[in-house]
Amino acid sequence: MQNTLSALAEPNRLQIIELLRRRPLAVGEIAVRLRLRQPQVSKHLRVLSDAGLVEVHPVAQQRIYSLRAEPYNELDAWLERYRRTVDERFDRLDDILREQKAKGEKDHGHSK
Amino acid sequence: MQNTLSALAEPNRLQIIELLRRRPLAVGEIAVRLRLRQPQVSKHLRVLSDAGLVEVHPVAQQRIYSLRAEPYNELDAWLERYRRTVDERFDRLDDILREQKAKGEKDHGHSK
DNA sequence: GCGGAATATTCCTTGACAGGTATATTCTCT
DNA sequence: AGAGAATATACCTGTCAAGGAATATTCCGC
Repeated sequence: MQNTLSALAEPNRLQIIELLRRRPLAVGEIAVRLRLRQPQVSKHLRVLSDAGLVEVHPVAQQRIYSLRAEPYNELDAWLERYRRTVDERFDRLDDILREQKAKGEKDHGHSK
Repeated sequence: MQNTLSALAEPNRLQIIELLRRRPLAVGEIAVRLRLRQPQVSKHLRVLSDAGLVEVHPVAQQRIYSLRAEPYNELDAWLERYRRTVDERFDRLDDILREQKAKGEKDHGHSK
């Protein structure tokens, strides 16, 4: 999860993912399309691969990279937890604020 | 999108988000619960705030931070695009690999 | 096995960013 | 106004990660 996020946080890596979303590609093609140098592409792919975001399929001297589904499901599950709570929190925000305000007054004795 | 991801990529910031998922909190409380120093918490909250992930509500000298829904919807929409394509790509992977292989043979003249 | 293509790895340098500490700011209460 | 709480900002420092260039590795066809 943490690895997934930090892997996607890098702009070029995110672009690589976007590219692979269209179709699997060899390293060289990625480099050309994104105007990156081959070594950096290989390094980024290494990170993405370690994070489980992509997988490799060797064809001759080429290595075809394609997306893996699992991490996206993971991310999806994580987001699911928010869809349920964010709205709820928002509704309760006023309560929380009032609560905080009340606590403050109590702590200061309210000087009766 | 990019900002959202890099904001979440930092471990402590992700923890802050997880904390706020349970309920809105003041800076000091976050610092105590995560065993972080107040200045660093403020800095992280700044980043999260700039990314639109959280919002502030002043109460006296306190600032109550809570989650914002929008970025999660954004992330959700982004993910949606993958749910549709990843499986499809996986199905077509074999085709792609064959295609690449064929192209390679063609380029080399196949020596008839 | 040799030459060349495609890719990975290594080493170096540099910039961004997170933590630490001190200080500034803002608000409340008396 | 002054003191003190809660938070934000500034400055410094160290670390880590990304880019650049060279080199190592792997694979194919001959």
